[in-house]
Amino acid sequence: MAVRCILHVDMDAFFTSVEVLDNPALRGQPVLVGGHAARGVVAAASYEARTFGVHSAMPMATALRLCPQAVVLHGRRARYQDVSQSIMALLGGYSPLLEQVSVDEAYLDLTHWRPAGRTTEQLAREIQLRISDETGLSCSIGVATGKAIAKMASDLRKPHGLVLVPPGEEASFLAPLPIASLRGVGAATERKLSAWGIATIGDLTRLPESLLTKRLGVAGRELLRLAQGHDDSPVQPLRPTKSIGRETTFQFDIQDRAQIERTLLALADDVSQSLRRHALLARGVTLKVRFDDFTTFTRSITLAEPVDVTAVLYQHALALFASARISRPLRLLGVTASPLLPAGERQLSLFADASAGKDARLDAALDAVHARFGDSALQRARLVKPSNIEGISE
DNA sequence: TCTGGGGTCCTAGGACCC
DNA sequence: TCTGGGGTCCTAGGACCC
Repeated sequence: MAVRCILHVDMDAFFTSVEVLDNPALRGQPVLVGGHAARGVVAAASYEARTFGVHSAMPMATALRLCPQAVVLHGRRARYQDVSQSIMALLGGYSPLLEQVSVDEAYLDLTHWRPAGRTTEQLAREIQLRISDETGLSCSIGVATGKAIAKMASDLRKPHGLVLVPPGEEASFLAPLPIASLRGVGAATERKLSAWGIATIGDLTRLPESLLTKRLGVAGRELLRLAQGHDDSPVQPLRPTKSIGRETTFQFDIQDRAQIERTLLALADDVSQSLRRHALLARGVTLKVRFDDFTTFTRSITLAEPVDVTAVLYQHALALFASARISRPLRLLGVTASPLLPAGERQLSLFADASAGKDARLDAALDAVHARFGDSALQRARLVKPSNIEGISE
């Protein structure tokens, strides 16, 4: 079997870099993209902001304490998506084995797609140069025989880094790195491992497998294999969507029944629209609730008939909420559809229900208006807040 | 410091069927 | 009347990733 050649391409501070690109006055300044100062977190921080100790996933309030002069932007999803598409199109020119893992990150399998007479390093440099020329953005690239190690390599010399791990040198490359940088080791596992005196990936390889599987289960064996340099999960260009969900954290905890219902309808509507856009049906609905002390629970139900109808998803979300008998203020509400199946497999009996047919026709009409005139052109009356009707000032 | 929103995967118990 | 063992589905929760 050929030695695998996997690239991990990771855009540097993607969201903030796009913002600087579109507004050069921001260049050189600490820029944050993220949520509201009260309850939001940092989605991306420019390298200038990072020198103050700010990093992504940090609460925005903490970030602003560390770096009060930061420019805070709330992000433009659609714009990032556009830029992402042109980058992915460029990468797709190098190999059909392209796996996009997020808006700013992808794996490229060049094992059987490397032009003769060119080294992997030359190709990686060319990719960096072309992305920079065509989008004005920089990226870091890691190259290894597997995805996880390529990813760890790309993280090592950001921004604009290129790190190649030669075949056979995986274990020695990994050994000195901190255990938390091993893919699959999150906060919980790091706590356990450091309690056992494990600080680096090399330390982990000195533990007997039986001990790791006993304490961490299958995950322990996988971590050990990866730490030893075995990394063979395939690059998968087409991965079917398993779930579609929407959730929202309230600025202030809420308890008002009408507001809860309006929120559930809006979430169910968003999820349903996404299902219809992707020609998918939900076989189940999950409600997610979080309280002010951050305790979180979910309630889910499997549906007799798979659906993509807003009114049906909403009714199930509402019923799940009622079944939970909640009497405390809420911090968060979420609605998720899963598992999913292609709409082509819809059962004919769905149309037996006259009211479901009517709801589906309403959805179709709204979808058509949204497609032509944008999402704000027409809204369900129940989603329009009284304040939006009275105060046209906005 | 006080924790977003989009996901994936795994585990474990109980129900149910054979 | 009391009992096994395997398989699958459903539900809830947790860890992890970006």
